Amino acid sequence: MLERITNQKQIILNYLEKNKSHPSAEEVFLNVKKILPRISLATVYRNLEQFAQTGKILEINGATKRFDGDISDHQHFICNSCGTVYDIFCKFPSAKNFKNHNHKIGKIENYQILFYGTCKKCKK
Amino acid sequence: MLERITNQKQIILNYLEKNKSHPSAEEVFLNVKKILPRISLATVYRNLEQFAQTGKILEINGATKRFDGDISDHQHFICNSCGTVYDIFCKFPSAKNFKNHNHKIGKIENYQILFYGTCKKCKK
DNA sequence: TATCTAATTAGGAATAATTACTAATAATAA
DNA sequence: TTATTATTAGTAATTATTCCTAATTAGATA
Repeated sequence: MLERITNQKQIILNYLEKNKSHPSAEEVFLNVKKILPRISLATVYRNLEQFAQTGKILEINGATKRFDGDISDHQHFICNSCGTVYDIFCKFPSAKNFKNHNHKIGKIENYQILFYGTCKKCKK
Repeated sequence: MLERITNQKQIILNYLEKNKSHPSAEEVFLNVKKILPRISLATVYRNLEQFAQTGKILEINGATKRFDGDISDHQHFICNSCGTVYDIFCKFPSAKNFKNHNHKIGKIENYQILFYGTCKKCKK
């Protein structure tokens, strides 16, 4: 399916490119509404998803919370296709420097690395 | 407030420690229910949050989706207190090795590092 | 061991976040 | 222009999470 350029898309994308506040979908909606008063929230959600999938924007956080009883030092791989979360036990040397680092923004108390891709099960 | 040990807490924690599937709250609820048929979903949510805050378990993903129109190479710092998302432009040398790495689980197409802490505004 | 008290619980209502549906609209190809 | 079909507005439905309240119970104390 060919992708069409609409006014709504252009204004949403333009808002995100100019705005550095990492807005939620609701916040994008409220702000874009100032320019396009009749835009629908569903349109915002649909386009944000499309933009994220085509690499035009980044998606931070999101999805359902998941929990892990294993608190040892490891990271996670999330399959874009089936959503399964896998453990990654590889060590990342520079990662240790992250913890307790005093960044100008604040002290880093914790961090997690989320890897995305398609798992081998889904590749088949 | 002193923290009390309840049957519900023990069984939830025990389930998470034995289970490597990174379950959602709903999944924890359904499985713990097999042992405690009368447990409430709210109890599961409440305890999962408490466990995560006291470092007994890890919380993966979650929270409202946020979007960033800046797709340049950078990471994010999320304030545990006010939820604000900040950009972190520091370079992490080993990070470059992540992308396109063929892990046994699948090919890493993308990754993001989420840093958590309290931002300086909230520290005051 | 009985009693007290505050943390915790079950159950359900309420809210927040996201997705699905449908008829109308509009972008682009012919 | 016209035809085709992606996209949209508006809203309903669904999913995820939090809030509320009376009843229960863990653990401290008598």
